[in-house]
Amino acid sequence: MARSTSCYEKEGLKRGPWTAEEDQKLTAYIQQHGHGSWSSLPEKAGLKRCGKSCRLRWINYLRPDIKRGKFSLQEEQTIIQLHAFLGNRWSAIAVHLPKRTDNEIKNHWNTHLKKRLIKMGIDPMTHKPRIDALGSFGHGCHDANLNHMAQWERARLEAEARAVGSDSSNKQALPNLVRIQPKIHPGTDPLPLGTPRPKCIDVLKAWQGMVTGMFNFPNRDNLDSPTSMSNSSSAPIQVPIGETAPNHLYTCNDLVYMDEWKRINEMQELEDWMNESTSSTMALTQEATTYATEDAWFTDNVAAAVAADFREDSSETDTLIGIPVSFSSMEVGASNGSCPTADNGSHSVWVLE
DNA sequence: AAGTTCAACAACCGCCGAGGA
DNA sequence: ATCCTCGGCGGTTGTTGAACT
Repeated sequence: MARSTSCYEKEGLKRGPWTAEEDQKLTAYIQQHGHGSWSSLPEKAGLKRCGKSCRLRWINYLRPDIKRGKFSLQEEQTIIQLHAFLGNRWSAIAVHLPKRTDNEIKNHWNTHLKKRLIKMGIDPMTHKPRIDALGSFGHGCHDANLNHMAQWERARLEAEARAVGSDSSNKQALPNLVRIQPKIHPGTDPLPLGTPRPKCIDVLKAWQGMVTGMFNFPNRDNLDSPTSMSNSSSAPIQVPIGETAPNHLYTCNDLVYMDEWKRINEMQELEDWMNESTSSTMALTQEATTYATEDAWFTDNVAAAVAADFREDSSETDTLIGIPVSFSSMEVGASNGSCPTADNGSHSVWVLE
């Protein structure tokens, strides 16, 4: 069967850059009538464009509620952190960056952020230091934890995105919100409904802290804190966490039960997370030089190292990586001293108040 | 001043899932 | 159950302007 003609290929339709007159026509029509059916809009609006082209132009450029111009430090940080969890799910990432479009974020990632990470020796897809650049790093057990936590957190973020995407009022404001295709496999859920669940934000922070611990910057040697992140396989891993951390026990079994997150759609939790995340980032910005905690110290020193790295050949002032933000203390350790796996569930991640 | 290279970003393309006929 | 249309997504390409030689 012959391939159906792309809407862009239909005869008589214009392609390429939009003119000011076309923009004006499209804007005027949508403001007066709403976009309705995109496929029929061009004819009604007097445009010789295909509906897809109109939709894209409106969503990515003409819509009044979008912010254009340079990405802020915080926005870039958010993109990098969310990309570590969500991968190239630009629409899902865009949900967490108000007034930015998925296309803009994608472009910014491809032209700026990806290159910065590569330059730092960090694989932009895995967000781990590249072996070829920095040598091997970490320990297998840490990697295992990292992966599980990442999976868990990813599932949560997807659930959040679904929740936001299903909210009709938001969808109206941001028509390109999200199309999440859950990678969650159906199966039995060993946790009965109503089982208390650790607050997800703390897992995110733990995950962020672990990622931080994995960065091994070339000038790190002379920056070691008196209580630095451990590089010994037997010692607990210091992982930062927020002051509001509940006294919960996390086990690998928890991390495996990702299906549970199919139930997590509460908007309140999303709001809490966003608020907490934002305030943590702000706290870092404001307090990094005080060294009130070892995490503040670490964050500041890493940030300085990274900034110095970028300054070598860039005058930009907004360079950064997705270094986690300020927290108080938390410990992660192997309860039996062995390298834990998701299967034996022998490993615990515990939070100390 | 002209030609070339590079970076940034707008736009296109193809695929997929949802929903209706 | 199948086909078709539509909207939406992520990957890729094309265009433009700045920087460099």
